[in-house]
Amino acid sequence: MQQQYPFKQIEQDAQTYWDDNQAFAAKVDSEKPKYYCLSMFPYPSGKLHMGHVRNYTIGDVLSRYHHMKGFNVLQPMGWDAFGLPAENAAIQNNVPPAKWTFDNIAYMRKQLKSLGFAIDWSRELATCQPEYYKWNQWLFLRMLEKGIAYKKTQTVNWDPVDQTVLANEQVIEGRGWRTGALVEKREIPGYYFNITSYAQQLLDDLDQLTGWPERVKTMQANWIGKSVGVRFAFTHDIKDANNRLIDDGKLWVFTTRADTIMGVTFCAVAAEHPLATLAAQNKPELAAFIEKCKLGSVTEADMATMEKEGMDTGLTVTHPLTGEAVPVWIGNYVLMSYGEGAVMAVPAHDERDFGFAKKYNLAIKQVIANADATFSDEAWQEWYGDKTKATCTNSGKYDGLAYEAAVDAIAEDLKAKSLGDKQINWRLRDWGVSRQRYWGCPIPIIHCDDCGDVAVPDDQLPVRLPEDCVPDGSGNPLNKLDSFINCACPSCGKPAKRETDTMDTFVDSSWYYARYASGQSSESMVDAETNHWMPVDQYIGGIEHAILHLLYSRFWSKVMRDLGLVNYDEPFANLLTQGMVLNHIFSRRTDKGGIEYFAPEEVSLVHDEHGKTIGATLLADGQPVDFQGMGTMSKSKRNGVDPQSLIEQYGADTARFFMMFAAPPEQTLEWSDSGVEGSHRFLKRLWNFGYALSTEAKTEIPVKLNSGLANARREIHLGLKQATYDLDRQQFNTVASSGMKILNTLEKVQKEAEQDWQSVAHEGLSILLRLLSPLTPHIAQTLWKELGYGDDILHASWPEALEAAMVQDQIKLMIQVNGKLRGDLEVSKTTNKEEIERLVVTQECVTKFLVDGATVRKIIVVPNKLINVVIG
RNA sequence: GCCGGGAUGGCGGAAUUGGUAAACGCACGGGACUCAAAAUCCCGCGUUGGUGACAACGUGGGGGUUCGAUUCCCCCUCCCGGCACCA
Repeated sequence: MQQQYPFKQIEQDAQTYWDDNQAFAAKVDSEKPKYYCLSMFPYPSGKLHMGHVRNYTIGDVLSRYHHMKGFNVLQPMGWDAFGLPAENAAIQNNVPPAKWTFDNIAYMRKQLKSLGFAIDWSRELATCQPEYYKWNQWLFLRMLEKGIAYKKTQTVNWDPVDQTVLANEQVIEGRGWRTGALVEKREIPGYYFNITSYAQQLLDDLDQLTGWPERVKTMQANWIGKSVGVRFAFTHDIKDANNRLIDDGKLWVFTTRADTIMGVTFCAVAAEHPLATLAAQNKPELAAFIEKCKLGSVTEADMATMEKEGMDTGLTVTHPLTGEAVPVWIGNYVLMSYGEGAVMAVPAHDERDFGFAKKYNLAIKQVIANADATFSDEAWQEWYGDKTKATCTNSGKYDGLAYEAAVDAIAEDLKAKSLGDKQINWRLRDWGVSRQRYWGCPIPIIHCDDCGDVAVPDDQLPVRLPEDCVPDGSGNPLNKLDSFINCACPSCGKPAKRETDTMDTFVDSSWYYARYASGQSSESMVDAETNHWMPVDQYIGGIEHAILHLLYSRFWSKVMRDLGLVNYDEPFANLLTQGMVLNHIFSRRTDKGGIEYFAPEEVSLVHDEHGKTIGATLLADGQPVDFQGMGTMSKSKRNGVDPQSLIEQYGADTARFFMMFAAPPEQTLEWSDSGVEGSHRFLKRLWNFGYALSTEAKTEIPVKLNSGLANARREIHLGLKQATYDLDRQQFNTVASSGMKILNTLEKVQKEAEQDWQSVAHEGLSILLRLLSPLTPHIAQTLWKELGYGDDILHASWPEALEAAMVQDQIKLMIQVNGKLRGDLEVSKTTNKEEIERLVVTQECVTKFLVDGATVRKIIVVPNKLINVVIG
């Protein structure tokens, strides 16, 4: 053994040992409980960043801990390998995306291995491999057969930068989720997955996910957006230029407050609604208003502040229950994309309708009474909102009915007239999966002039993506590749054209976890082994996937289940969303008014005498720089830290330990170079302690230890108990703390060098190494072996905190007087309550308060903790 | 506006069922070693007053329950995340 913590040697040796023994290959074992631990697979962008290191360290800690606890652990890894960055890199460097991607994978795999993760590399996959994406295509065809996948031409979100379609989920505040470009509307044919038909299940099954963070479930529920109400129609005889009735003479609307239907005083339609279009034909001012609405509805800044504006179409429709004529307005607040693109307006009982009616002087008719309040302009919000308190009034036959009864009765009457019924509306839209991109999974369809769109037969799958294309930035290069496009129609044999659209890459990542868990045969998508490992026991990844990836994966699992491929409802039993990695941001205003950023290592902090940071200066010129606080690591702000240089300077164990120690896993982690050094210091001390310990003097712990050693042993076992508790609740920062405390204790004992200390030290170190091995596996494995505790620490059982070591003969009880801490009292553990009460009132810290006639009113004894003497 | 999560020393953060607030680490100050520096080790470190023993205050603010509240209840402020003219 060498002194001075030779981490490079230690880590290389340990990794070689694991490789040689295939230490992490997972095989089905019915004797042990299974634990499928999965971290979200990375996009092979080039090299790992700190977010990856944190993500995979969390997964590795859980995997190794469960391994030692006797679980049969599966921890696989792979690559989310299709996607746009590869195409952009191809354009820049004139390299085919395939080569770029596979080169990146090779480098990043090496990086992952250098971090010592307990990964079963035999299950590695990349989504750009035909053996994998074949099954995207195969399942796509099954979905097509079932009607879950279908083709339609629809107005879509078009990202002008990436030149492709985006799903609704990928549009964030009117901009592309990746490019940030303003999304345009285009009419394009494409394939869709009928995710809305699973909306109810996706909503209901959130209740099964007790191991998911509440906020993720809330976000998904909001996104699915269930809304229960009534869809009904106003009738009319409005005809277009060809004398045809518009929409068969019906203006359909959706409402969640059918109980207020008798209070309708106007209707509002979206600018794109057919009635609006018709009304604008002879009225230029209406046409101009419609144009204004269409323009204004795109950007999110306007959306929030936009005035409710409208214009009368001059048209009227007939109320289905009262028969009254109801004027139709165009309202800029009505969305064509939700419900029917038209709403009934009840100004007395809806905030927006109220504002609109006030502005344009439209009628307001109260139809809801509330026992607690009366209607007035100022106070209406107070009582309008609570439908549970409302009863109908001024509503003819519905008077006196409460909300639910009124809705039922009204829906019934509308149904009788074939003018409406109860309906559920969803915010969730079907998932458009066609992308006009090259580097993705080809959609297995052939277009034939005679037969139309024909599915590629199963025996011709996969439709292979040519891997030698270099995109030039002008759309999808497959469109120019005759060898790909031209083919024979599988149905009639005539020349036909292959579909060139590829699938959304979220399809690839919707089922990779199931493929890892299967035998990965070329004959089937998944096999029986999948059902053994699934569902994933612990899934770990970033919060940014709270909606997109997690919702799509849940949907995909249900489709696979309904096709009889798997037997689980939900793919991820427990979800841990790890926090981001932040670092200091330093900057300066430049002369030209721009901002210049400085890397943290170029800056020196200035402290006052208390150690408080009061400023920062640039090392190069000694002049002050602005400290902008913490932000996510990014190239542009120059505050990134490269994992590779960290590993080279301090080693993987230090990197892993610091990551776990600096913050609990779900919280943001603030990078600190001195914190990294502190972690390194700790591992150095650990190494030195192990190095100094003789391997010969290992003896049994004597029954009777002197008090110093007994206390030390007690602290070690208490630390172990705490660390185990913290691992079980996934709070790893305090696991690291416990490890540090145990080493502190061991070092103290070593200094006193009392009799029997070797046996206590060996027991303590063997506990400490096992406790640390999930966090810092290399040093733990090496010391474990060198000190002769065993060959492989991964196969050592998790240590048990011994009660016998933790009990103490003398207990220190804290003394409170009226709830304030005043002193302490040492007693034997056998002392009973009465004796303690008798003793405590003789203590000086208590008696000094028994003056001026004050007496002891009450004594509260909390066993093993404290005594509170109430004096008054 | 609605939903979810927060606020604890100079900093990151601990405190398991209501029971010693600030564990562990970083930063800072002092000391030892050294020609010197680095490394390492030792001591101190919530605020205020006091030479000191000690006392008062102290977990965003205000109130409450309790022998006892960072923890439970009510009200308020601020911060982070998500959703949103959703009818």
